[in-house]
Amino acid sequence: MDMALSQKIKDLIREEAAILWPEINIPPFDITEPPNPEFGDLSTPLPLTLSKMLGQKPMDIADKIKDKISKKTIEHVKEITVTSPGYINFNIDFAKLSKHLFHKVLTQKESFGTSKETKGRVIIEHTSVNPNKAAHVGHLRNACLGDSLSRIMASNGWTIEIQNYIDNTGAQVADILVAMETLPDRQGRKKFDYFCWDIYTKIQHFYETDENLKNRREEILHLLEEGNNEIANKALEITNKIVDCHLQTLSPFGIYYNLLVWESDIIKANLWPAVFEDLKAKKLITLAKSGEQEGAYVVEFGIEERQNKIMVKSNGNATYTAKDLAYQLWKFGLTPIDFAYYLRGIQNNGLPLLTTPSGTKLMDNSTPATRKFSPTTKVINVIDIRQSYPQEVIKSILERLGFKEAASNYVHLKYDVVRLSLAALKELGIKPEEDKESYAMSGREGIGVKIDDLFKKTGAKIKKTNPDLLPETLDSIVAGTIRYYILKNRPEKEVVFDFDEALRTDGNTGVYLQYAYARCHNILQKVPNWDYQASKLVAPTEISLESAKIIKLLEKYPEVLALAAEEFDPSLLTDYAFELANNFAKFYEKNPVLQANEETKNFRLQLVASVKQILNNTLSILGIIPLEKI
RNA sequence: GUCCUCGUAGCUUAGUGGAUAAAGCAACUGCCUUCUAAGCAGUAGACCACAGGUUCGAAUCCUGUCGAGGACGCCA
Repeated sequence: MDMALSQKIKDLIREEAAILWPEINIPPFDITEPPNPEFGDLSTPLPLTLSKMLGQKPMDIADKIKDKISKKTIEHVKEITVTSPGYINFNIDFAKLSKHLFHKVLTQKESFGTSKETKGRVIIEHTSVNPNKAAHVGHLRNACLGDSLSRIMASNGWTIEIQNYIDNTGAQVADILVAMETLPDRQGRKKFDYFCWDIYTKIQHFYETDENLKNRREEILHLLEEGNNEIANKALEITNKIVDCHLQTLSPFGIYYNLLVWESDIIKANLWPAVFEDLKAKKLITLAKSGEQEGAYVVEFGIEERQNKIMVKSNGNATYTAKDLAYQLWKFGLTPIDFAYYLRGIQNNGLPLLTTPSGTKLMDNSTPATRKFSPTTKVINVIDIRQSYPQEVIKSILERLGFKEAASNYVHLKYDVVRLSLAALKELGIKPEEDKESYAMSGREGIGVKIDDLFKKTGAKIKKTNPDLLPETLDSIVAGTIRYYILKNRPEKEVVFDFDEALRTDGNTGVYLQYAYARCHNILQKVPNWDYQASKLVAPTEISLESAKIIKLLEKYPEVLALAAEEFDPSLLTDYAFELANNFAKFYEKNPVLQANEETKNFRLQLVASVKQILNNTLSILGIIPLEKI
């Protein structure tokens, strides 16, 4: 496997430095692009770092390293220089590098940059929206992150299974049942999840004044946990309808799943009691005999009583954390129990969606299905940052149970929430109660930008400026614009949603990337007889600054993809995609392709074809559809 | 109260120990008889919240202060 140029340089320097100074450990260092192209194409400040460790002048160290590595041939490096105060710089032989690189990109196509190494199976859980109301942009952030991460992991050699957890037994579902019994049916022509959004909000106000309703909720909650009764069946019907709405909402964004796991099935399968026994046997859980937690089973975490985590309430019911722990153990195959699986349907991506039994309520004839099995080596849960503490609890219990492997491969992909700008709040017709810069969304209070509404709104705006777009193209642009807006933020950063910002279609946006791709396609399409195989691999002697920059970027792609998988961070790819598209736009202005002389034209066609390929690969992983014509 | 995350240009952000702090939006100036102007080029705009410290070198690491958000439920 031949590696990226910067990696090759890095390895060589490390090797030679270790020989030069065996008395020290060479610290980690970076190969970066210098701020000024005069200094070269790649560069490292390692001599500056080593200076203190060795007690020598940085320039002397740099010279010594340079002398050593100059004796070896580094493929595609033309010249090595040293500049003050102690940088080693590398000049790339672009003619040779481009020839090599274009060949690789244009023959490996989609698989360029992906890992050939097989890395086992990873289960990625994302979306997991409570099935009692319409999904909003906060949920969309979760789904986009999870979906793009799945594609990133798949590209890096992982076998993926995407699960969507349906919490269909909690109070939020009981609320809908109470609301349906209490409030007049005003669904009318509203989408079912929108209707539920409204009544869920409404019923909250009734609880404040009506004690009987509260009691009724408790009663229903109990019936839901019990299962096999009229109320539980009604709940299954409702939650299934809402899950369908959610799947429909996310489908235009290209977001799909392999398996739906329903909480009611986790309860029915007695997953928790099995884990409970294990915890008791290993003496990790104790019955609190006195104090505030009397009668509850707790796992001890701190010295104080309040730091203990309750797993089984004093009324005998398992807490959410307990059920979640059991679910996570099951993912790793560490429980003796498994579920029955059914085919819920074929998704718009052509792949089947499986479900545990509760997800079959709407189907006339449920088909039993087999879940493809291979041992799970990694579990990634996309959950917002507010759940960091309970997630740490689960990880810690995995470890204490003796599942060290599982614990270290248990990943909480945390992301901060989406809040609303003042303008967005006003646009929803809600008056702010206090003067703040941003406002939390709340399903209970009915405050939130619903995904379907955002999709429609974005579509209307784009159609206004471009009335002739094909409906399919329009949908792809809308989905791409929204996905990019969501994904470009670093996951741990809070997003303050604003309509003006989300609906933009110029500058650093999804359309910009799709536009760059379309321009590539447009050029190539005007030379119908050209294709890479037939072309001669000759690079011109003079390579423009714009071309050089693009070649460097193309070369970096595999590294970026691998880093995104390592950091679980799709935003690294949005940054990369924008930089590539941006540099292609600059190239486009100054480097005419079709009018150039034969040699240059051929070179530039290869470059354009390569950019098109890498844009295609990056966009696909980000879940944005590349468009040949806009 | 304890703990966690964040604070970079008017706005949204990138940069987490190295060279002149980098983009997009908004503002202003140019560029379509030449591969798609949803584009490009340019001007202006930041002593990186504040105060100390460590270092040859700090937006980046440490301490403190201020500001924003969050976690610490027999909720899910």
